[in-house]
Amino acid sequence: MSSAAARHQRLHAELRQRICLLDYPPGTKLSEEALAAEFGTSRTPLRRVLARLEDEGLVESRHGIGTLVTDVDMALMAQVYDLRLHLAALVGQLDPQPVTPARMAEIRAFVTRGEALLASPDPRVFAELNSAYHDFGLSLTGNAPLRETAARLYYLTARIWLTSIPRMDLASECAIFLGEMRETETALAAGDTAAAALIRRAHISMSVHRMPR
Amino acid sequence: MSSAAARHQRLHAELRQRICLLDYPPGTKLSEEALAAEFGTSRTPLRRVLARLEDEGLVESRHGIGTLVTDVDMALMAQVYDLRLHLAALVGQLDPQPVTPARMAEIRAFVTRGEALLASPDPRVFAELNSAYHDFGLSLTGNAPLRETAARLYYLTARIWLTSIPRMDLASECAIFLGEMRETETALAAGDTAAAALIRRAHISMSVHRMPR
DNA sequence: ACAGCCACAGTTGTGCACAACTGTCTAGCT
DNA sequence: AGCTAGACAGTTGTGCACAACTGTGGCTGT
Repeated sequence: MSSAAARHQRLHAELRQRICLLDYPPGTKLSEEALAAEFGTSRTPLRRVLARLEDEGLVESRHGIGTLVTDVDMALMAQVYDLRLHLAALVGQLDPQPVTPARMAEIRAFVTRGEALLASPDPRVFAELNSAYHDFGLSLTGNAPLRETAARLYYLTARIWLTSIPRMDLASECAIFLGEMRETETALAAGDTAAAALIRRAHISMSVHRMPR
Repeated sequence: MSSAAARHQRLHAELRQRICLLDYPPGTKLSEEALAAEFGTSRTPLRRVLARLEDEGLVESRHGIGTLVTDVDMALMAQVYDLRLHLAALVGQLDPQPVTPARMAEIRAFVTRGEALLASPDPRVFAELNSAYHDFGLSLTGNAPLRETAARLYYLTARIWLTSIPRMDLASECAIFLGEMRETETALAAGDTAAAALIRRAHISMSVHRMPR
């Protein structure tokens, strides 16, 4: 990959993570000049990144005002969740990937990280692990457009959990999360990728229902 | 909407249509300078449009070479079709919209246009009608992310039909298309939005199977 | 005291000049 | 004749200066 495209990917992933981990809470004004200075470029390449984030619905640029992190529209997010549920199930239907030893090692590593999280619960560590685990779940399908679409929608809803957790039971959520990973490990050990996808769908659904109103 | 954002939308839709109608066949080199001159702007706003088209997978910019219209990767397109089938069915499941008199007038207008197409078949007119009809089909769901996702994927595959039609029977395709619209009119007249979505899904599937190999 | 207007600081949007890069063609050497 | 190196034309990428726009705060007139 060319260095320009590589830097674009890097900055995009970095800013997206900052937004989704609430380092930049909704309403934050992102200064093009400050970010350009931080990353050692001029405004031009940085604006390319912000434009992509705007297309993805994570920020909104207003002439004369600034580039603001979008706030979480719960009516829209409910629609995104509805769609994500079906896409999660599709992971097990569209070109499900065979369970390889490498993949088993991955899921076991996730279980280990989940156990560590349960031992010392932390919202940010939870969110980071959840993001990595979601990406792992998508790797179970060989359908690239499905992966990209599901990822895009995931990042739209990723902030909701972090904003809700203060009104939820963190330790309980960690235990449930670890339980999901262990169930998935069992399904994958049986070579049943579709079952793993359905477990994911079920837990997304239950997670939504547990959220405070 | 601000005039800058409005122009961005306009140019994006225009270039996307040119690509999907094969005015710019795969491999065409899009000159930033020439396009900027045509639309009466400088390269800067135009590059914003090309960047979005690149994110959507319709063009590819290469430093020192040019911005090329992507060629149609059939392996990837097969995956897109798989996903589109399921999304088409979801239109009838996620927030299906009630059938209003205005919507009935719309579908009747489409049937009329379909009859005119059958009377004098033309690939380009077919493609344009198909695009408008696809957009109408998406309006049957109130789920905005589903609409955007399905539209995005549609434009990825839109070029395939136009490249295949020389090896297919145009008159037959027009008749089948008109038949689909009439079936949909019947379903909507019965107030059955979900049935209309399933008809769409069935015809997308059959269209894929009719394509020459 | 209050309302309205104006100047100003701060931000994104635009245009332009130049840097970086690629493929081609030509001149020169072997 | 063939091959290599270098100049060159053409394209996208970057940086910078300025235009366009917005909100605010203060000033002025009533």
